[in-house]
Amino acid sequence: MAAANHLSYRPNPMARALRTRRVPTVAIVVHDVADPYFAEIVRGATAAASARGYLTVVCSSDRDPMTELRYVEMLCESRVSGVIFAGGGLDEPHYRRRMTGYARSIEHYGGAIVALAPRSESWPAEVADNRHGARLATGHLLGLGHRRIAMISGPTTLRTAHEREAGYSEAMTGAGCDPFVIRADLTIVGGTTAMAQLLHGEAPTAVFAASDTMALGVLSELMRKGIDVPGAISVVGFDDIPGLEFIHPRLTTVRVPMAELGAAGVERLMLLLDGEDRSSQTVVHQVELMVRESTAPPRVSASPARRPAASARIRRS
Amino acid sequence: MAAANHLSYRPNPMARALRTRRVPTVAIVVHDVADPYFAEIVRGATAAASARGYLTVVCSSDRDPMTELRYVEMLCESRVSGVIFAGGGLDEPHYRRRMTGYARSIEHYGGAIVALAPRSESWPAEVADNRHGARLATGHLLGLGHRRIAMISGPTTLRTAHEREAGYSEAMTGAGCDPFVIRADLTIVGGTTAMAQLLHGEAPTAVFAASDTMALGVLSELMRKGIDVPGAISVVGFDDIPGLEFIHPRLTTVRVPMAELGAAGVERLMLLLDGEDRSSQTVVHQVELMVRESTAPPRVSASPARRPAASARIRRS
DNA sequence: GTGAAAGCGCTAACAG
DNA sequence: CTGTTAGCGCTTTCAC
Repeated sequence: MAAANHLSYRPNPMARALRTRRVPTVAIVVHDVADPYFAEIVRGATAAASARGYLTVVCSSDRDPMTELRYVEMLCESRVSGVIFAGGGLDEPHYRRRMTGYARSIEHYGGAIVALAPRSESWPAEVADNRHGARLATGHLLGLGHRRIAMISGPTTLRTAHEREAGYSEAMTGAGCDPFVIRADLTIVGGTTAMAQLLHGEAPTAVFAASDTMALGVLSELMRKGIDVPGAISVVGFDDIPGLEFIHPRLTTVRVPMAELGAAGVERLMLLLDGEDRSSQTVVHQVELMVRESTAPPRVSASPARRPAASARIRRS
Repeated sequence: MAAANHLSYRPNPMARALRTRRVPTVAIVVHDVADPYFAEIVRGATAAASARGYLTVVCSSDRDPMTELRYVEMLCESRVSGVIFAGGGLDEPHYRRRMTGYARSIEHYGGAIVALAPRSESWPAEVADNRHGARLATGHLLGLGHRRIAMISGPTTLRTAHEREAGYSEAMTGAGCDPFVIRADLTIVGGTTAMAQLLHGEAPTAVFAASDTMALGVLSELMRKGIDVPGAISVVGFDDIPGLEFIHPRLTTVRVPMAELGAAGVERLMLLLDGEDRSSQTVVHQVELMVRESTAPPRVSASPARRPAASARIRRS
């Protein structure tokens, strides 16, 4: 021992990996590392992993399911200890078949899997309370007196989008309003085009975007058209990505603890690897409404007939 | 072979790694994955690496040199094929000593190192033409008629900041103007506080920020104070991070090919590993001025005495 | 309890 | 040029 210490001996991780059939590496697969939402999750995950002596491999599919599948195949072959899926999966037969195949093989060699978004595969998961968050956001708008609230949701194939839509619809119908949902991909451009589309018809007095990234696009489009936010239209986002305090108007949104989610994913993986957690249970992380400057009561002229009722509701609370 | 094919045999990467003393993994160490600049580089690098069958480990030091050093130690021990340093290093004895020690040990086991920013260590590098970019940005402002142009630079310990400062100073003195530099860390908050500081004295008519991230902070502070951009003050950034088209006013900046830099870093690593490149040469990637909406000629009232000279210069060119 | 030995799956070196 | 073998450095098992 003295000699080992003296020579500053370090076990060779490759030999150890060969023997134990497991490398001290976790992988995290995201839709796009350059999206602040995923970047933040990655930050949390890498920090937690390194604290445990694990390295983190990042795989950015750039929203292409085939790329994602190729990555997962590589991960399988290199026998990483665990893989964390930060984004949702596809509800598409071919994708699901291949994915469950890989998952089986990962499980087979003793690796673990954790999801950070609701997925059709029944994997252990650490997710944000999307439904409640959407209810909070919509409720906030409703409470302000809005009734024509449109939602810009994500692709139908994404369960996260489903959940957020469900929360929105619940709140809307609960208040006697008609839900109105249009869909876009979860990018800035998705947000701008969706907003442009919304503006073509009878414009809503408030817009709820399923992600901050899209809300940024919405804000940009509104700014470009010279429409005042929140004067003419209120906007709410989701996620609370970093840097939001610095854009104008400061975006009202629902805070998702992204870095915490990443870290929790790693912790969960460790538990799974130690065999201390054999459940495929989903643990839900709390979200919080962050009211900032992009929301205000609707203009009186916007829906004259309904104003009195709305005011009454506000006064009562 | 037929049998191997039939059984869909795959070589075991761990056994191979043990034997070849090298894992098919490259590492990229960044100051902050959640900073769009680094996120974009990571995107480029992971894509290029996966195309070659390599996985990419991401290490985010969160701007803490100690964390970075710890990561590099882990990387050494796990014998990754190569490590890419995306950000600059510290010019500090302790840091440099440890870093060169790790570098030596990486070289010793046959790994390669590439830098994506100018560093005091003489490693092979793929860098953007920072000096020229800064000259371009400053020249653009000068050409518009500005003379009181302040620069918000990065920490003195960062060579990238040095180079951008040098380009700025060159352009300024070349035009007979006095350079005026203040420093901040390369974050949004750094930008806001630096701008606030600038506003306390005799405000410049234009501000050149050493990074878009800081420029975002500058814009935010100006917006908050109700100062019109570019009407009262022009702002130029550096990097051209994604999403800039969607903030208002659209930021004039210098485009750095970030994803390309990341990919080039990986390619270079591969060359180094194949022994086809033993040079520690720096290859410079071209940058491009992106003129958008955050720059305009200075207000006539801003510097009345100097106006004629400035106009003369413009007319002449 | 301590100590020796087998073998993880590959590659490189060497013999035929 | 093809076929065989030693050994990378660890962990686990088994004998003492």
